[in-house]
Order: sequence, then C-alpha cells, then structure tokens
Amino acid sequence: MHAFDVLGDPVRRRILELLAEGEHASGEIVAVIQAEFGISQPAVSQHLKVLRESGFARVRSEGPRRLYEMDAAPFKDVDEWVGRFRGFWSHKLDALATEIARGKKKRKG
Amino acid sequence: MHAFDVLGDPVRRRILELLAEGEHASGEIVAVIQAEFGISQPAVSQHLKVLRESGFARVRSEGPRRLYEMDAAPFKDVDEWVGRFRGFWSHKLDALATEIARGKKKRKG
DNA sequence: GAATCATATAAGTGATGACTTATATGATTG
DNA sequence: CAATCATATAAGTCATCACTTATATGATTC
Repeated sequence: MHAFDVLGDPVRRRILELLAEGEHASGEIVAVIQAEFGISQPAVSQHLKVLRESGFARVRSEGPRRLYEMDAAPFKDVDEWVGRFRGFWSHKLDALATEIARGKKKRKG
Repeated sequence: MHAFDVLGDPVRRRILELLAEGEHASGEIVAVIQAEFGISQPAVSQHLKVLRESGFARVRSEGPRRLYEMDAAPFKDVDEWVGRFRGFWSHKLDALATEIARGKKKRKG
C-alpha cells in the first residue's frame, strides 16, 4: 500500500503522532484512540496492522503486551513526493512579499 | 477536508503531479488520467472539484475551456505534519551507519 | 489446568466515496 | 438560433474499507 493511502486515514495519522512521542503498548494506543475517535479495540488493532504491514510501525511482545514503535522509513517517500512542490509555495511566499512591497510603494506614491 | 484525506487518492495525486508541471486544461488532464487510470471524464471532473474545494487547485475559464493551476498552500500543512518525523529517519540512518561500522569491526576482529 | 489478561484475527455489516450514464450549463461558430 | 464544443453537475450504483461483535491466540498467575 502506498504511503499516502495509509496516511489518508485520520486514525492512523493520530496513531503515528502518538508513536512519534515514543514507544506505546497496544492497549495505551487503544485507550487514546477510543477516547478521541470513539471506536472499538479491534478497529484500532486493524489500523495497527495496516501500519505494521506498510512499514510505518514495528511491534515486539512483552508477555501478553505488544509494544509498538514507529519506523519512519516510509516518511522518506512521503517527503520526497511533497518535495516536488516545495518550490511552489516558497515561490508563492516570495510573490506575496513582492505584492506587499508594491502595495506599500503605491500607498506612498 | 484535511489535506491528507485529499492526497489519499492516487488519481488526485497524479493530477497534482501534472499541475506541478504547469497549468493544464481540464480536457488535457482528463486525457492523461483516462489513459493511465481508465476512468471517465465526469469521474476526473469530480476529482478536480475536490482539489478546487480543498484549496489544492484554482481554475479560470477561457471560452468553454477551463484551465487549472496548482495552489501549493495546502502542501505547507502537509510538510509541517511530515516535519515532525524528520528527526526520526535521520536518526535511523545514523543508527544504520553505526551498525554497519560495528559489523565491519566484528568481521575484522 | 482454569482463570485472567492483552490483543490479534475472523466474520459480518453498511456507509462512503469513487465510479458510471445522463444531461445541464456556458461558450463559440456558422 | 441551431449545432457543436468543453466540461461541470445530477443521480444512481456498488466495491471497498472502516467499522462492529465474537472469539481465538498467546502469556501469566494461582
């Protein structure tokens, strides 16, 4: 699955934000997501599966607990794709600065 | 609609790639997408509507033709969100380099 | 070994969004 | 003004995916 397909879901984005803070047990993630999105434990588990299988997350067992951590590798692909558009918004900001400068000149002139 | 929700669709991502090359008429976009994805003109038009309404694209009329150009502003949000993960993949690459160095030492020793 | 905990997986459901065909709308031409 | 072009919108369809409940699986405790 393409990285953007994975990130196209708000629950999965939220999970990744949690994992960015550090390793989390499955149950901890479930608690947060249930509180914020109001969905069931198995629903969350399915999202975790998508993240594992797409490479965004890794899991290790500790007794009956499963600890998830983020694997940031797929973000490189995301960043590269977004990178092609960087010149555009920088350009737009430059154009905005120019426009503001023109506006100031006209008001003075 | 959230920017990632928009980018979660491969057709829309492709359209944005086209627009990154420069302004395109609706019909040109339709021709490319039909060739690559095999979907109908109205289907493409609906995707263009999503891009307009989410701020990723702007349109102007020229006779019966509609010319689309990209508005890169929403990419800033995308980039910022991805930005929080940048430290991670840099860190992972460092760890990989360290691991490779260790591997070389063990083989030598 | 039964009970409990933690959570993944199985199986089913149904809403949504990506699709289709039909046609409306806007512009131009002859 | 009818015909044609360009394409957006309307209305309907249905596959997919995000959800649910049920339960299987793995680990630990007593």
